[in-house]
Amino acid sequence: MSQDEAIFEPLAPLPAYRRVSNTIEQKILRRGLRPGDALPTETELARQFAVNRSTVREALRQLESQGLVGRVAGGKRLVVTRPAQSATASQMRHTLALDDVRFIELWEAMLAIAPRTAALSAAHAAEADHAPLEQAIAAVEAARSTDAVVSGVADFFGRLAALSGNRVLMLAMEPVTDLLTPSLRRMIDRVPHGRDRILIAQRCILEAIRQAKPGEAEAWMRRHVEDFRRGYELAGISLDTQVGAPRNRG
Amino acid sequence: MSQDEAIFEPLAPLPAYRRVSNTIEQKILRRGLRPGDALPTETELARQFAVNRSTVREALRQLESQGLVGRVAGGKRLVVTRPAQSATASQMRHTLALDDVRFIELWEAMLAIAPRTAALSAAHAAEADHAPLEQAIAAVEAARSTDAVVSGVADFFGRLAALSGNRVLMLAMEPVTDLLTPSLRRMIDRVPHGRDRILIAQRCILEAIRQAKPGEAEAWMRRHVEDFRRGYELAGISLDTQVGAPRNRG
DNA sequence: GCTGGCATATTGTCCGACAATCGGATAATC
DNA sequence: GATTATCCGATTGTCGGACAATATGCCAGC
Repeated sequence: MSQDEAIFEPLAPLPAYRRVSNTIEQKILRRGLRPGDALPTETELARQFAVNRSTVREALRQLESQGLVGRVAGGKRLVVTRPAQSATASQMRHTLALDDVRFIELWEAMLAIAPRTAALSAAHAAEADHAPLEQAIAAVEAARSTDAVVSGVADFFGRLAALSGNRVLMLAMEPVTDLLTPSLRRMIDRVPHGRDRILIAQRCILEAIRQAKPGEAEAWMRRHVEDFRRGYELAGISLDTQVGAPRNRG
Repeated sequence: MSQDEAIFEPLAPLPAYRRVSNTIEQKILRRGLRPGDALPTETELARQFAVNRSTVREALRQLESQGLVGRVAGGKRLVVTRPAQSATASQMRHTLALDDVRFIELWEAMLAIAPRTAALSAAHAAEADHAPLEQAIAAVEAARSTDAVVSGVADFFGRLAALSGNRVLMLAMEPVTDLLTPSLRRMIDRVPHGRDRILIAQRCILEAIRQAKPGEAEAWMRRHVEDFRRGYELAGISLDTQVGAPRNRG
């Protein structure tokens, strides 16, 4: 074991497209290029880096899928963008899904994150806008299909995270709620009063937030999340269920 | 507002490279291609999709930076890989850094995640291996430079997350500890007994985990995280500090 | 000032080419 | 027999050039 250890790093001259993308990436991360700035044209980049345009394009594709550059709706030129939370969250989803993450892991994470998020939202209650939360609850109330309920619930968590003003929790929450979606769907379909219980919890949480009572919001959210697990068990589904099932979206 | 609402989606035929990458991505996510499988050659892909090899290459670059494909060390052929946690965590770091996330947000996230992680680790204490944690603590103890202390502390959190067996928390923890690193460094440099307090907390947490006492582990970890914040305040640094400072690494 | 039309620049995609090198097979050496 | 050296085809990385479609910018016209 001690002899097999790698002594030398595998000296690997990165391919040009990777050096180009790294260089641009660094420029962006160090704020040399700011979100909104337009990148030079491909031809110009090729000239500056002294590589072929094809090489530049491969580098740009990398940055593109990292969300560091993108194009304004229907635009042609690439501009620097801050990686959309959604893009990063989507990548987190892929990682977790391909790792065959189990329901219980997601639920544990939810239990760790959501209550604090609710507490923070309540703490910011003064200057915050509760309308989004109300809308989400209303959507769940009015939903006529299971899918509508489910997406409403996911929305509730998302908006709550947004309300908390904490972008770390927001980012962490998104893939978790998203991956829990299929489980939630099955649960609601199988547990008769599932939706009602969810609605009650949501209203209580909202009320606690409105009254700026972080402790209560946290407690209600904890109960809410625990209730979700109970519903899942009621629906007779194992906690070890792998949630990485292929999703519909691309 | 009601009239300005978008009625039609901007019908946007995706560029071919995007369609190709989406197609392959779906194939991977639906387990049609499994980690370890080698992709067809670029020429073959070009033939199957009926597009040019350049187009295929652009698509592959996208998948590559998503971590869905990669190459075995020093290899030439691309193989399907599960996105490394580290790659995804790195992207999360970029997102958060470019969003100018503040210290307090990271700390809040840490406070939400770390205690649960510690509790879970304690719950798994029976079948688990504590050696990594001990090593991390030993590293902090033996550290001669601030950098060594800092990386030891980050390591402790990482190994704890691994011990918890929860990959969601593991994934969420990594970018948080990483972004907190510079703050931690400053704190240790300025607060005399910073390191000692950290060591005490770490030992208590480890002991609680060894004795399989989730509640104690959680409580100690909470104190530990709160202590970190106190240290930060002692060091006279604002909680609104933006931690997205450009890092050295590329 | 806004609209429409035109010239130009830029992107998306294709084709063909070639050097470097990886993978694998085969031969040579200890 | 196992390791090393040699060789060849396949594959990737990179290049150059080309062209259609269209976004962008400019200018005239109302």
